[in-house]
Amino acid sequence: MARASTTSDAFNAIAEPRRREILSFLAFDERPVGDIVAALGLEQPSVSKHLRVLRDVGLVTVRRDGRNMLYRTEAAAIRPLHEWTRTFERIWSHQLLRIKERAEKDSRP
Amino acid sequence: MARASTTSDAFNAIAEPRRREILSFLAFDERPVGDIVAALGLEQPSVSKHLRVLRDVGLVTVRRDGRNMLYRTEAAAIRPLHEWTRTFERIWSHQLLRIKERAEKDSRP
DNA sequence: ATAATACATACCCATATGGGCATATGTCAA
DNA sequence: TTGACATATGCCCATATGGGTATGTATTAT
Repeated sequence: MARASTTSDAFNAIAEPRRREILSFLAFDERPVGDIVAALGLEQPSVSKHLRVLRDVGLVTVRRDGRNMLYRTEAAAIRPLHEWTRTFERIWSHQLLRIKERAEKDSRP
Repeated sequence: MARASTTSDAFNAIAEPRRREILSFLAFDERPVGDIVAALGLEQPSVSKHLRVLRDVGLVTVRRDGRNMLYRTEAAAIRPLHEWTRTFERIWSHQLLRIKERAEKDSRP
């Protein structure tokens, strides 16, 4: 029952380094699969499978252009991830502040 | 060769819903394992294993207090994740703007 | 219609891993 | 020291999944 809630979601999708590379590669422009294959140095089927995962969670969109399938990162889908990590922002600011304060106190004999 | 680069990193660690729950639970205060077990409704060994993963990537820290092990979320370790998602922020803002513009143009006959 | 190009899927193998159970380890109480 | 309590690990099983190879499908070119 590995990875129980493998409710393939965005968090799971970006856990794969290759998929993060793909998202970055497709962030600014739509590109055909072939370009991604060339960029990642992976076999085409592997790339297609990663794209499938990213598509299923809405992290990329596709449109056909003749024989090519043009993929593009759907940046907005990354927003929830950004929001989740952001909930810890206030906390780490506070923690870093405490560390700083302690350092100053320690340096003051 | 599943999950090839299972170089257990923070991205991989937060892919598990339970681990995200743990991070949220431990965000503000340190807590003993028993509390986490009660909160998540998982078996103690499972919780310990999740904590182990989180510890290995530095997302939580521990300190012993008698028979208890007090865990706490190391919020700063989440920062890299926040930064990564942030790189897409400008892009999604731009994309949302374009969607808005199109909507306005379409409503204008 | 036929061939070639560009992808997507199916299938197989190997591995990573989550959950449960049993057990080892560490710490405090009597 | 013995026993109880709090965790951590070891072990087993089942499953999810990544990569590769072969093959199916769609679209353009001839």
